[in-house]
Amino acid sequence: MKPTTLKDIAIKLNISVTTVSKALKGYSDVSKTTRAAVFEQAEKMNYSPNSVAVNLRTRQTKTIGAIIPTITHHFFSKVIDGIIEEAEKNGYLVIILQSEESVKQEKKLIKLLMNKRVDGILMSLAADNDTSKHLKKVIDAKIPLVLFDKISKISNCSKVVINDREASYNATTLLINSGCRRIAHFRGPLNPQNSIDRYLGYRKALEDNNIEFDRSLIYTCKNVTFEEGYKFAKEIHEQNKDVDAIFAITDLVAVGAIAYLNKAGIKIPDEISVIGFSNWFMSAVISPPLTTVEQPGYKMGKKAVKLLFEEINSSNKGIDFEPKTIVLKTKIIKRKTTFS
Amino acid sequence: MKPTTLKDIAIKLNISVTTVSKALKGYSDVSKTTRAAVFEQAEKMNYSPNSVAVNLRTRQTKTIGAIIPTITHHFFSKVIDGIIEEAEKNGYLVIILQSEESVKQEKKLIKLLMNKRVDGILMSLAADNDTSKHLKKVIDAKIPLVLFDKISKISNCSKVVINDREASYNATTLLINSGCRRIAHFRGPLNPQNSIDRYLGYRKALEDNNIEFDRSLIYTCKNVTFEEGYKFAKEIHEQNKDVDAIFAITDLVAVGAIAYLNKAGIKIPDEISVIGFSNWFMSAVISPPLTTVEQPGYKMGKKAVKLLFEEINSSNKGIDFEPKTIVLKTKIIKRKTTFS
DNA sequence: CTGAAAGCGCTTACAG
DNA sequence: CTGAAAGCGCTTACAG
Repeated sequence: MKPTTLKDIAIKLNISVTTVSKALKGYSDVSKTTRAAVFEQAEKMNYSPNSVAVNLRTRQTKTIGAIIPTITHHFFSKVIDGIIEEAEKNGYLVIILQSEESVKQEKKLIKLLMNKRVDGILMSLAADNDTSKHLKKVIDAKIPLVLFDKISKISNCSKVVINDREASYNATTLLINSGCRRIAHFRGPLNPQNSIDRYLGYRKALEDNNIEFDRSLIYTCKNVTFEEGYKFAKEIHEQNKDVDAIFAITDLVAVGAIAYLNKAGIKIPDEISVIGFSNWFMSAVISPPLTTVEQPGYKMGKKAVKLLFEEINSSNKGIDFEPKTIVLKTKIIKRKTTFS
Repeated sequence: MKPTTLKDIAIKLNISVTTVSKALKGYSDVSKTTRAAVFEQAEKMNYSPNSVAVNLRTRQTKTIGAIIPTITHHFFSKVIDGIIEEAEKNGYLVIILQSEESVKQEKKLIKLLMNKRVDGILMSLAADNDTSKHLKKVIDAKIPLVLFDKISKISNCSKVVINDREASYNATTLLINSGCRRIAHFRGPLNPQNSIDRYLGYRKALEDNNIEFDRSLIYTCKNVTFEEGYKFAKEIHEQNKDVDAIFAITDLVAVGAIAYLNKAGIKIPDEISVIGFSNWFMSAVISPPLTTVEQPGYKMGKKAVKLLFEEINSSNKGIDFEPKTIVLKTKIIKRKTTFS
């Protein structure tokens, strides 16, 4: 009942394991007859090569690891979709792991992946990343590493990102151009780079349009949830702040805000405009449909894998690889929560 | 730059590889001094055990594979969340693969996983499954297999499901109890078991309430998409069918229907009630919020992994394992698209 | 308490 | 064209 091995085939055919191996791998120095016999026998015995043995011998596992905060966010599931597809196309399998937004967990997972001798690692960082020491360990161990979406600027590895600052600048500008002046920003936590960048893009847009920045219009999400969006919108309403627009760090938060505004009977966009970020699936189907920034998750996953393979291939050939950063284009999807 | 091996440590300490291995694994027949020296040296040399070698030797990879139709569906991402978490808790890593609803792809992926010598496989089947021959191969090879959600009834392996027929019966009954009589069913493709079961539950509910079954009220989704929901709702409206409720195979389809009804100015639930299935995240946030059947994805993932480990552990001990089927409870989440 | 030896299932440089 | 041998990095039964 144990799987057939090369040895089993060799014995059956009364030839050496070496020859069986070579025949199966299509080496030219095997006679046609032998090759045919081997293939026939392998088929008959249902031979399936033991990857573990191959991996040990070739020092490649043809497996990569991906660590993301959580798979249940639509954006990340799209990224993973892209990753799996691109990896598989290249004969690689992918192990998915979730950091649950914790660096501590991240460290543990990296260790697991390194023990597993994956050929490369893909990561989108946890929000509480205050260090990148654990990333340095990966880089120092010469394991190809590509960061995407939530990255650490100081780490010396390849990255795939969007221009968060620019995208956020454009989103805010759209609001301004449609007449909004008192624009609240529901920002993300203080650490993550993309949360910072989106905040900065927002401020820059204000500045370039001579709109005074008002700190009291900044709301900071700790967990970037629907509930927080709801809560902050409620606060704005109940405290009678003269806000005419909300720019949320992500669609989930924007949808929470919309839920409150709808409930409170506040007209969108007539009284308050709303713009989100990421273009989650639900954003197109809620009411009113949400104007948002399209963030190309699927493409980001594919690009990250491609970069990773570039690096893996270089290092296989012993060539030094110069880390690259790819910036993906975003665009605004205009729907019904803003005047366009 | 290559990772440290046991041999490296042994040489440094002038002892045998055997002893290093035993010390690291906490065997009792190693002196305290030696053990301490080994640990210190391992730490210093940044030793990380090579799982590939361990796997080859122990004939276990501590890795399982999961094949699902697609990760980007919220339900599946919840299942995967549960799978990864439960697996990790038990020291297992998981390789995720997508069948894209194709049996052909499924076969290919199974082969990959078998070559990889994963310790077990978790699957939710592609919609076009007309055969379970490829599953039989897995079972015959004695690789623990657990099917979930979309299963093949005839396969002799463990399963984790919900009672689709009953859940669907209850959903339809809710519609009937709230006064609906002309209930359209947007069903799934003809092959998948859960699509069949939901259809049968719908019919049974009609029958038990003496409502005549009308074939013209059955719409069959090929791909189970938003667009199909939208299209069928439109058809119903444009053909002036006297329909007072829609029961959709899944929330995505229901949301499509709602989108059309909203657009056409048809009042929900006053003119047409809508009920979905699965409780996708968006269902709570669309307008009106969708009444639906809660399908416990996260729990399903966890349970499937637990069952798989039961089987893996039995087979490690050489005990025969009798496949089990776990039926998870569902409940109806009443929101605003139905009268309750 | 320590270690030599065998072996997991492959691949590949080398000899013939 | 074929095959013996070494080796990838471990674990473990066995001997001392």
